[in-house]
Amino acid sequence: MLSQKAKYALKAMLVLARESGRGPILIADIAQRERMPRKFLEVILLELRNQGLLQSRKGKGGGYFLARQPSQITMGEILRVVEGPLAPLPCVSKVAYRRCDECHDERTCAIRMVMKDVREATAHILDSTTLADVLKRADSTIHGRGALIYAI
Amino acid sequence: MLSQKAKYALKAMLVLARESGRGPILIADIAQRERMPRKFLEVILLELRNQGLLQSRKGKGGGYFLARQPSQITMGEILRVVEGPLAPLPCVSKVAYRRCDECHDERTCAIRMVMKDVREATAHILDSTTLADVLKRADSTIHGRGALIYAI
DNA sequence: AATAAATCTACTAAATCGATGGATTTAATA
DNA sequence: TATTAAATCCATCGATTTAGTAGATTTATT
Repeated sequence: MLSQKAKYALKAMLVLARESGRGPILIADIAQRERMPRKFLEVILLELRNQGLLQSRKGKGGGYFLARQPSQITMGEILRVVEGPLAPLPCVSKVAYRRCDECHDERTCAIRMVMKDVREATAHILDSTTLADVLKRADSTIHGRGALIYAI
Repeated sequence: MLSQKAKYALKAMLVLARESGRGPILIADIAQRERMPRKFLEVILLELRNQGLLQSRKGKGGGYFLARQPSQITMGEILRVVEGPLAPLPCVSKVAYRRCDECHDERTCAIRMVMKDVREATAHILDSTTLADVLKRADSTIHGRGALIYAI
């Protein structure tokens, strides 16, 4: 299960994607719109910024904005920043490979083979789905005249 | 990432699958063969038993054995027992569905849609891979004359 | 100078993870 | 029936992670 932090991160990034191009957005605004604790959101946004997904400006008129176009930022990138590797085992991670502690022979580890398939499948989805894709998908399923919210 | 508990569980189930049909296996044997803490393994096996994946016999000559054929027990079942739902969000879980706390409209939640795809993909793999499949796969990749171990 | 924003530092409560120790129950066998 | 060997039950524990919070500081604008 995704952590609360991950959910907040995804929601916040979607807000910033929707407002993309319209200048910096305040932490406080995002927090209020998506009903997240402001202080916690600060921590998350800072992390996303330090990993190069966001940019920020301090002082009056400041705030946060995407470091790239919504079509150039993927779900996979975001989740890796806040949740670590997508892989279910370190030994099948491409980005953060690490040998499993007491693995005798990686080539014949049966569990590894299954988990490699799992990693491949999820990474394929998450790394090929951009913020822009998600926005489009959300908009195209609007029904009735309700407000537009990226609710989890 | 899988928890240590999940890794132990998978390893233990594979040992029991390989010995399937040859009577009860001792906790202590499994623990030694796969180098896991005996007491911790007790807890795990008990849980797998209570969820119907294992059976046990007490007293002399007792031990643990699979409740079904290795071809009738899937990775998905095992992981659900020790790790909970496979789904990354409660609202996309089939086995353990739960509404997301502050979800305004599940039908238009963009994040949900992506995570539903992820769940589908991983569940498809894990629920269609049985212990028998894993054993076969491991055996078919043996190279040289090394010992056979389900190392993680 | 005043104000408004992010940023840094430091802390905390609660839950989860990864175990361990010891008593008890159950069953086989000598 | 006594002994032995096994799972089972119960209780606890230290470390880490999760999900925050408080308050001071830095940076930029007006």
